[in-house]
Amino acid sequence: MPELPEVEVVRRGLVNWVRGRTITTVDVLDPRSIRRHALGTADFIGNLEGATVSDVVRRGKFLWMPLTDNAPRPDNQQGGPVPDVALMAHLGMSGQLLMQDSGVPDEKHLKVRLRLSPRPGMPDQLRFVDQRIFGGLFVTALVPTDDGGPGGLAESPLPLIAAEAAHIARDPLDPSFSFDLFYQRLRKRRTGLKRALLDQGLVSGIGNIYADEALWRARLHFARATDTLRRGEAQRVLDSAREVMLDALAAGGTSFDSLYVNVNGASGYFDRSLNAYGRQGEPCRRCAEAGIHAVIRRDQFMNRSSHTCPVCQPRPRNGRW
DNA sequence: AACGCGACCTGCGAGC
DNA sequence: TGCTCGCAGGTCGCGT
Repeated sequence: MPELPEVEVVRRGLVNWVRGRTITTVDVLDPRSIRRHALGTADFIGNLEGATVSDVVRRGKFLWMPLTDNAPRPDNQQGGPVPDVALMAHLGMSGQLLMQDSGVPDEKHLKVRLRLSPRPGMPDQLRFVDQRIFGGLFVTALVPTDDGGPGGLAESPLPLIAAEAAHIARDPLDPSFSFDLFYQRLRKRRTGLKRALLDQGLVSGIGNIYADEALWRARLHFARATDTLRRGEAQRVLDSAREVMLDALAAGGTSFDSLYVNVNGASGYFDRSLNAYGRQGEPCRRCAEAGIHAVIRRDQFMNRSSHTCPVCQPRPRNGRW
């Protein structure tokens, strides 16, 4: 389940394989994977073929590749072509972006294949594989942003952002993330803390797993009302989210040089380091260290599950779900 | 305006 | 054995 660290692992892996290469041909094997491209398959392909990938950029869980048209533009003869569209990718639940040699058989859930201009020692296909089709690809405009560019760890940040990512807030790993802005907006909400953490418009990159882990680390309950949250508590949960994601990023970072830009989600991190998510019925490690027997519980919440320790994350009296 | 829920998907495991 | 059902989850669109 790719959340921010997994998407960043993909971005770092991908950029070295695709930057500067031209898309020669495109196969759309399942149009459902490009359903967010409103103008249809032919338009999608027409936008990509002949375009050159200039970078791989991320904000939150959105990933995009700014594209330059190889035809020279009269209005921009000095500085080289400036990208005004991008190939956008969201991995959803199960999406993968894989670099493959052309001889490798199609994956079972291969949805879109991009053939790239050949480069010695590099695979010449970028494949989008997705089992559950929550993710997808589409071409979108790059638009000016009023908050200083994508910021989210681009190799060469442009003052432009993919249109569909413009409503997404900066993520906790973004050097330009503003805690003051986050806290100010959080206090105006009248909802529960976890719901707010999952709202990509408030802070991006956090999904169900890291939300549970961040809340556990911060000793806060998911139903805590956002408009009662003290500054120190908000700081604690944000710092916790950042720590958890940096740990996961470090774990995934060991495979950056792999040919496979892997993103099964797992990245080796989940087996070892989860303290709350998926641990229902098992003892809370922090309480156990203090000699207290407490068992992680699982609650239904927002049509998914939330994992908490009833002892060190007590339910608030006037909580909001 | 802000909030909250249903729809979108497939594979897998549990239960009968 | 083979069926059904529940569950996993991110994002969008719509209703309130």
